[in-house]
Amino acid sequence: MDSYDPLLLKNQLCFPLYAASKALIRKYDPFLKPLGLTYTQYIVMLAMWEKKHCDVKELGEAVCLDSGTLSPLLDKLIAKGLLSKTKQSDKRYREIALTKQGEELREEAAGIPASIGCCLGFSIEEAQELYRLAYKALENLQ
Amino acid sequence: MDSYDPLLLKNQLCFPLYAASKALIRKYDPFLKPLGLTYTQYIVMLAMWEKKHCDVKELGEAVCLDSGTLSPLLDKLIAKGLLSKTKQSDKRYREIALTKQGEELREEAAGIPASIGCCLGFSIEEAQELYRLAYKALENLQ
DNA sequence: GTTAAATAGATTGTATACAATTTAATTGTT
DNA sequence: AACAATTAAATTGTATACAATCTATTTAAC
Repeated sequence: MDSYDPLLLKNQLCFPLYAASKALIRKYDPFLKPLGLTYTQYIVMLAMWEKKHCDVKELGEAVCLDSGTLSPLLDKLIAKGLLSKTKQSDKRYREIALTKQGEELREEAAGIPASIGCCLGFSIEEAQELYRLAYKALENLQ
Repeated sequence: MDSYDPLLLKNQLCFPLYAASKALIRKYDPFLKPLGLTYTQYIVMLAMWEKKHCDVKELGEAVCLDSGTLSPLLDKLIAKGLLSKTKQSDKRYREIALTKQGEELREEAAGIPASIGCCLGFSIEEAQELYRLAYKALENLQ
Protein backbone atom coordinates (compact mmCIF):
# COMPACT_ATOMS: atom_id res chain seq x y z
CA MET A 1 0.00 0.00 0.00
CA ASP A 2 1.49 3.29 -1.16
CA SER A 3 1.66 6.20 1.24
CA TYR A 4 -0.78 9.00 0.59
CA ASP A 5 0.73 11.85 -1.44
CA PRO A 6 -1.22 15.10 -0.96
CA LEU A 7 0.28 16.69 -4.09
CA LEU A 8 -1.08 14.15 -6.58
CA LEU A 9 -3.58 15.79 -8.89
CA LYS A 10 -6.08 13.02 -8.17
CA ASN A 11 -5.89 13.81 -4.44
CA GLN A 12 -6.97 17.43 -4.87
CA LEU A 13 -10.51 18.43 -4.04
CA CYS A 14 -10.11 21.79 -5.73
CA PHE A 15 -9.40 20.36 -9.17
CA PRO A 16 -12.63 18.45 -9.87
CA LEU A 17 -14.58 21.40 -8.47
CA TYR A 18 -12.74 23.79 -10.80
CA ALA A 19 -12.92 21.50 -13.83
CA ALA A 20 -16.57 20.52 -13.29
CA SER A 21 -17.54 24.15 -12.88
CA LYS A 22 -15.90 25.07 -16.18
CA ALA A 23 -17.38 22.04 -17.96
CA LEU A 24 -20.87 22.87 -16.70
CA ILE A 25 -20.55 26.51 -17.73
CA ARG A 26 -19.63 25.41 -21.25
CA LYS A 27 -22.82 23.31 -21.42
CA TYR A 28 -24.84 26.50 -21.18
CA ASP A 29 -23.29 28.04 -24.28
CA PRO A 30 -25.57 26.49 -26.93
CA PHE A 31 -28.66 27.40 -24.89
CA LEU A 32 -27.47 30.93 -24.13
CA LYS A 33 -26.23 31.75 -27.60
CA PRO A 34 -29.79 32.27 -28.98
CA LEU A 35 -30.37 34.73 -26.14
CA GLY A 36 -27.12 36.55 -26.89
CA LEU A 37 -25.82 35.96 -23.35
CA THR A 38 -22.65 34.52 -21.88
CA TYR A 39 -22.83 32.39 -18.75
CA THR A 40 -21.80 35.23 -16.43
CA GLN A 41 -24.28 37.56 -18.10
CA TYR A 42 -26.96 34.89 -17.58
CA ILE A 43 -26.15 34.70 -13.84
CA VAL A 44 -26.47 38.48 -13.63
CA MET A 45 -29.80 38.36 -15.50
CA LEU A 46 -31.07 35.63 -13.12
CA ALA A 47 -30.31 37.97 -10.23
CA MET A 48 -31.93 40.94 -11.98
CA TRP A 49 -35.06 39.00 -12.91
CA GLU A 50 -35.58 38.59 -9.17
CA LYS A 51 -34.47 41.99 -7.94
CA LYS A 52 -35.88 44.14 -10.76
CA HIS A 53 -33.58 46.93 -9.57
CA CYS A 54 -30.65 47.30 -7.21
CA ASP A 55 -27.29 48.98 -6.90
CA VAL A 56 -24.03 47.53 -8.19
CA LYS A 57 -22.75 46.50 -4.78
CA GLU A 58 -25.88 44.56 -3.89
CA LEU A 59 -25.84 42.84 -7.27
CA GLY A 60 -22.17 42.01 -6.84
CA GLU A 61 -22.87 40.35 -3.51
CA ALA A 62 -25.71 38.32 -5.00
CA VAL A 63 -23.62 36.96 -7.86
CA CYS A 64 -20.19 36.94 -6.15
CA LEU A 65 -18.56 39.38 -8.55
CA ASP A 66 -16.75 42.63 -7.79
CA SER A 67 -17.09 45.94 -9.59
CA GLY A 68 -14.01 45.19 -11.68
CA THR A 69 -15.93 42.39 -13.37
CA LEU A 70 -19.42 43.81 -13.05
CA SER A 71 -18.85 47.32 -14.38
CA PRO A 72 -17.87 46.32 -17.94
CA LEU A 73 -20.32 43.40 -17.91
CA LEU A 74 -23.23 45.65 -16.97
CA ASP A 75 -22.21 48.05 -19.74
CA LYS A 76 -22.62 45.18 -22.20
CA LEU A 77 -26.05 44.20 -20.86
CA ILE A 78 -27.08 47.86 -21.04
CA ALA A 79 -25.80 48.06 -24.62
CA LYS A 80 -27.97 45.01 -25.42
CA GLY A 81 -30.95 46.90 -24.02
CA LEU A 82 -31.60 44.45 -21.18
CA LEU A 83 -30.68 46.69 -18.25
CA SER A 84 -30.47 50.40 -17.47
CA LYS A 85 -28.21 52.39 -15.17
CA THR A 86 -29.14 55.67 -13.51
CA LYS A 87 -27.73 57.79 -10.71
CA GLN A 88 -29.46 57.73 -7.36
CA SER A 89 -29.93 60.59 -4.92
CA ASP A 90 -26.68 59.53 -3.27
CA LYS A 91 -24.64 60.06 -6.38
CA ARG A 92 -22.07 57.44 -5.45
CA TYR A 93 -24.67 54.80 -6.25
CA ARG A 94 -26.00 53.64 -9.58
CA GLU A 95 -29.41 52.05 -9.88
CA ILE A 96 -29.31 49.05 -12.18
CA ALA A 97 -32.79 48.14 -13.42
CA LEU A 98 -34.41 45.66 -15.76
CA THR A 99 -35.75 47.14 -18.98
CA LYS A 100 -38.93 45.86 -20.63
CA GLN A 101 -36.73 43.97 -23.06
CA GLY A 102 -34.79 42.51 -20.15
CA GLU A 103 -38.05 41.36 -18.54
CA GLU A 104 -39.17 39.75 -21.77
CA LEU A 105 -35.94 37.77 -22.13
CA ARG A 106 -36.93 35.78 -19.05
CA GLU A 107 -39.53 33.85 -21.04
CA GLU A 108 -36.89 32.78 -23.51
CA ALA A 109 -34.68 31.51 -20.70
CA ALA A 110 -37.44 29.53 -18.98
CA GLY A 111 -36.42 26.17 -20.43
CA ILE A 112 -32.69 26.42 -19.80
CA PRO A 113 -32.47 24.90 -16.29
CA ALA A 114 -34.33 21.78 -17.43
CA SER A 115 -32.13 21.47 -20.51
CA ILE A 116 -29.00 21.65 -18.37
CA GLY A 117 -30.33 19.26 -15.75
CA CYS A 118 -30.19 16.43 -18.26
CA CYS A 119 -26.44 16.99 -18.96
CA LEU A 120 -25.46 16.23 -15.40
CA GLY A 121 -26.83 12.70 -15.32
CA PHE A 122 -27.47 12.97 -11.59
CA SER A 123 -30.27 11.57 -9.50
CA ILE A 124 -32.32 14.15 -7.60
CA GLU A 125 -30.59 13.06 -4.39
CA GLU A 126 -27.11 13.47 -5.83
CA ALA A 127 -27.92 16.86 -7.33
CA GLN A 128 -29.30 18.00 -3.97
CA GLU A 129 -26.24 16.74 -2.13
CA LEU A 130 -23.85 18.47 -4.54
CA TYR A 131 -25.90 21.64 -4.18
CA ARG A 132 -25.77 21.43 -0.39
CA LEU A 133 -22.03 20.76 -0.24
CA ALA A 134 -21.17 23.45 -2.79
CA TYR A 135 -23.15 26.06 -0.83
CA LYS A 136 -21.59 24.92 2.44
CA ALA A 137 -18.13 25.24 0.86
CA LEU A 138 -19.00 28.67 -0.49
CA GLU A 139 -20.19 29.87 2.91
CA ASN A 140 -17.15 28.49 4.70
CA LEU A 141 -14.81 30.08 2.17
CA GLN A 142 -16.35 33.54 2.19
CA MET B 1 -46.69 26.92 -0.69
CA ASP B 2 -45.12 28.72 -3.64
CA SER B 3 -44.64 26.89 -6.90
CA TYR B 4 -41.07 26.00 -7.75
CA ASP B 5 -39.41 28.55 -10.04
CA PRO B 6 -36.44 27.03 -11.89
CA LEU B 7 -35.00 30.46 -12.77
CA LEU B 8 -34.44 31.63 -9.20
CA LEU B 9 -30.74 32.02 -8.52
CA LYS B 10 -31.09 29.95 -5.36
CA ASN B 11 -32.50 27.06 -7.40
CA GLN B 12 -29.46 26.81 -9.66
CA LEU B 13 -26.94 24.04 -9.08
CA CYS B 14 -24.41 25.68 -11.37
CA PHE B 15 -24.09 28.85 -9.34
CA PRO B 16 -22.79 27.49 -6.02
CA LEU B 17 -20.43 25.23 -7.98
CA TYR B 18 -19.11 28.21 -9.94
CA ALA B 19 -18.92 30.53 -6.93
CA ALA B 20 -17.37 27.92 -4.60
CA SER B 21 -14.78 27.05 -7.22
CA LYS B 22 -13.75 30.69 -7.56
CA ALA B 23 -13.73 31.22 -3.79
CA LEU B 24 -11.56 28.14 -3.25
CA ILE B 25 -9.13 29.20 -5.97
CA ARG B 26 -8.71 32.56 -4.27
CA LYS B 27 -7.80 30.82 -1.00
CA TYR B 28 -4.70 29.43 -2.70
CA ASP B 29 -3.33 32.88 -3.56
CA PRO B 30 -1.50 33.64 -0.29
CA PHE B 31 0.08 30.17 -0.31
CA LEU B 32 1.04 30.31 -3.98
CA LYS B 33 2.36 33.84 -3.99
CA PRO B 34 5.63 32.86 -2.22
CA LEU B 35 6.12 30.23 -4.95
CA GLY B 36 5.43 32.77 -7.70
CA LEU B 37 2.56 30.70 -9.09
CA THR B 38 -1.06 31.39 -9.96
CA TYR B 39 -3.68 28.72 -9.27
CA THR B 40 -3.77 27.50 -12.86
CA GLN B 41 0.02 27.40 -12.99
CA TYR B 42 -0.07 25.36 -9.75
CA ILE B 43 -2.47 22.83 -11.31
CA VAL B 44 -0.12 22.49 -14.29
CA MET B 45 2.86 22.02 -11.95
CA LEU B 46 0.95 19.35 -9.99
CA ALA B 47 0.48 17.47 -13.26
CA MET B 48 4.10 17.95 -14.27
CA TRP B 49 5.44 16.83 -10.88
CA GLU B 50 3.77 13.50 -11.65
CA LYS B 51 4.47 13.20 -15.34
CA LYS B 52 8.01 14.65 -15.42
CA HIS B 53 7.59 15.07 -19.17
CA CYS B 54 4.79 14.91 -21.70
CA ASP B 55 3.43 16.66 -24.77
CA VAL B 56 1.06 19.62 -24.66
CA LYS B 57 -2.00 17.63 -25.65
CA GLU B 58 -1.52 15.03 -22.91
CA LEU B 59 -0.95 17.78 -20.36
CA GLY B 60 -4.04 19.60 -21.58
CA GLU B 61 -6.15 16.49 -21.09
CA ALA B 62 -4.80 15.99 -17.59
CA VAL B 63 -5.62 19.52 -16.46
CA CYS B 64 -8.67 20.18 -18.67
CA LEU B 65 -7.15 23.10 -20.57
CA ASP B 66 -6.77 23.61 -24.31
CA SER B 67 -3.75 24.90 -26.19
CA GLY B 68 -5.22 28.38 -26.27
CA THR B 69 -4.81 28.57 -22.50
CA LEU B 70 -1.84 26.26 -22.11
CA SER B 71 0.49 27.72 -24.74
CA PRO B 72 0.93 31.13 -23.11
CA LEU B 73 0.79 29.64 -19.61
CA LEU B 74 3.59 27.17 -20.42
CA ASP B 75 5.65 30.02 -21.83
CA LYS B 76 5.37 31.74 -18.45
CA LEU B 77 6.41 28.63 -16.52
CA ILE B 78 9.33 28.19 -18.92
CA ALA B 79 10.31 31.84 -18.41
CA LYS B 80 10.29 31.18 -14.64
CA GLY B 81 12.70 28.29 -15.26
CA LEU B 82 10.33 25.59 -13.99
CA LEU B 83 9.67 23.79 -17.28
CA SER B 84 11.37 23.32 -20.64
CA LYS B 85 9.96 22.83 -24.14
CA THR B 86 11.73 20.96 -26.94
CA LYS B 87 10.74 19.56 -30.32
CA GLN B 88 10.23 15.83 -30.67
CA SER B 89 11.06 13.62 -33.64
CA ASP B 90 7.53 14.19 -34.88
CA LYS B 91 7.96 17.93 -35.18
CA ARG B 92 4.31 18.67 -34.58
CA TYR B 93 4.85 17.74 -30.93
CA ARG B 94 6.64 19.60 -28.18
CA GLU B 95 8.04 17.84 -25.18
CA ILE B 96 7.30 19.71 -21.98
CA ALA B 97 9.61 18.66 -19.17
CA LEU B 98 10.32 19.57 -15.56
CA THR B 99 13.58 21.38 -14.97
CA LYS B 100 15.68 20.81 -11.85
CA GLN B 101 14.28 24.06 -10.51
CA GLY B 102 10.78 22.85 -11.27
CA GLU B 103 11.46 19.61 -9.38
CA GLU B 104 12.75 21.54 -6.40
CA LEU B 105 9.66 23.73 -6.21
CA ARG B 106 7.66 20.65 -5.23
CA GLU B 107 9.17 20.69 -1.73
CA GLU B 108 7.99 24.24 -1.24
CA ALA B 109 4.45 23.27 -2.26
CA ALA B 110 4.26 20.24 0.02
CA GLY B 111 2.31 21.98 2.76
CA ILE B 112 -0.28 23.68 0.58
CA PRO B 113 -2.99 20.97 0.46
CA ALA B 114 -3.07 20.75 4.26
CA SER B 115 -3.23 24.54 4.57
CA ILE B 116 -6.17 24.67 2.17
CA GLY B 117 -7.97 21.76 3.81
CA CYS B 118 -8.54 23.85 6.92
CA CYS B 119 -10.33 26.64 4.95
CA LEU B 120 -13.10 24.34 3.82
CA GLY B 121 -14.33 23.43 7.28
CA PHE B 122 -15.53 20.05 6.04
CA SER B 123 -15.51 16.69 7.74
CA ILE B 124 -13.55 13.96 5.96
CA GLU B 125 -16.84 12.40 4.87
CA GLU B 126 -18.19 15.62 3.42
CA ALA B 127 -14.94 16.36 1.59
CA GLN B 128 -14.96 12.86 0.12
CA GLU B 129 -18.58 13.17 -0.96
CA LEU B 130 -17.98 16.55 -2.61
CA TYR B 131 -14.92 15.07 -4.34
CA ARG B 132 -16.93 12.10 -5.58
CA LEU B 133 -19.84 14.19 -6.86
CA ALA B 134 -17.59 16.76 -8.53
CA TYR B 135 -15.69 14.04 -10.39
CA LYS B 136 -18.92 12.33 -11.38
CA ALA B 137 -20.25 15.64 -12.71
CA LEU B 138 -17.01 16.25 -14.57
CA GLU B 139 -17.14 12.82 -16.20
CA ASN B 140 -20.78 13.18 -17.15
CA LEU B 141 -20.17 16.60 -18.65
CA GLN B 142 -17.13 15.70 -20.71
C1' DG C 1 4.55 9.71 -55.38
C1' DT C 2 0.96 13.28 -54.96
C1' DT C 3 -2.32 15.37 -52.64
C1' DA C 4 -6.28 15.46 -49.36
C1' DA C 5 -7.29 14.72 -44.59
C1' DA C 6 -5.84 14.81 -40.09
C1' DT C 7 -3.13 16.28 -36.17
C1' DA C 8 -0.34 19.25 -32.66
C1' DG C 9 0.51 23.42 -31.14
C1' DA C 10 0.34 28.54 -31.66
C1' DT C 11 -2.27 32.64 -32.44
C1' DT C 12 -6.31 35.75 -32.44
C1' DG C 13 -10.32 37.68 -30.56
C1' DT C 14 -13.72 38.05 -26.99
C1' DA C 15 -15.10 37.64 -22.26
C1' DT C 16 -14.36 37.04 -17.75
C1' DA C 17 -11.98 37.44 -12.84
C1' DC C 18 -9.87 40.02 -9.43
C1' DA C 19 -6.25 42.85 -6.92
C1' DA C 20 -5.02 47.43 -6.65
C1' DT C 21 -5.82 52.02 -7.58
C1' DT C 22 -8.53 56.06 -8.77
C1' DT C 23 -12.47 59.16 -8.75
C1' DA C 24 -16.46 61.16 -6.98
C1' DA C 25 -19.41 61.75 -3.27
C1' DT C 26 -20.85 61.40 1.53
C1' DT C 27 -20.24 61.06 6.51
C1' DG C 28 -18.06 61.81 10.96
C1' DT C 29 -15.26 64.54 13.96
C1' DT C 30 -14.08 68.36 15.84
C1' DA D 1 -17.64 74.80 8.26
C1' DA D 2 -13.26 72.13 7.41
C1' DC D 3 -11.34 68.11 6.49
C1' DA D 4 -10.10 63.28 7.37
C1' DA D 5 -12.12 58.83 6.79
C1' DT D 6 -15.25 56.10 4.38
C1' DT D 7 -17.83 54.38 0.61
C1' DA D 8 -19.57 53.09 -4.34
C1' DA D 9 -18.34 52.46 -8.72
C1' DA D 10 -15.00 52.80 -12.44
C1' DT D 11 -10.48 51.99 -14.21
C1' DT D 12 -6.00 49.63 -14.77
C1' DG D 13 -3.13 45.74 -15.11
C1' DT D 14 -2.39 40.85 -15.13
C1' DA D 15 -3.96 36.21 -15.86
C1' DT D 16 -6.93 32.99 -17.37
C1' DA D 17 -10.56 30.45 -20.59
C1' DC D 18 -12.01 29.01 -24.87
C1' DA D 19 -13.86 29.17 -29.74
C1' DA D 20 -12.08 29.75 -34.08
C1' DT D 21 -8.41 30.02 -37.03
C1' DC D 22 -3.71 29.38 -38.65
C1' DT D 23 0.72 26.98 -39.46
C1' DA D 24 3.62 23.18 -39.81
C1' DT D 25 3.82 18.29 -40.11
C1' DT D 26 2.48 13.80 -40.82
C1' DT D 27 -0.59 10.23 -42.41
C1' DA D 28 -3.69 8.09 -45.58
C1' DA D 29 -5.81 7.21 -49.99
C1' DC D 30 -5.33 6.69 -54.49
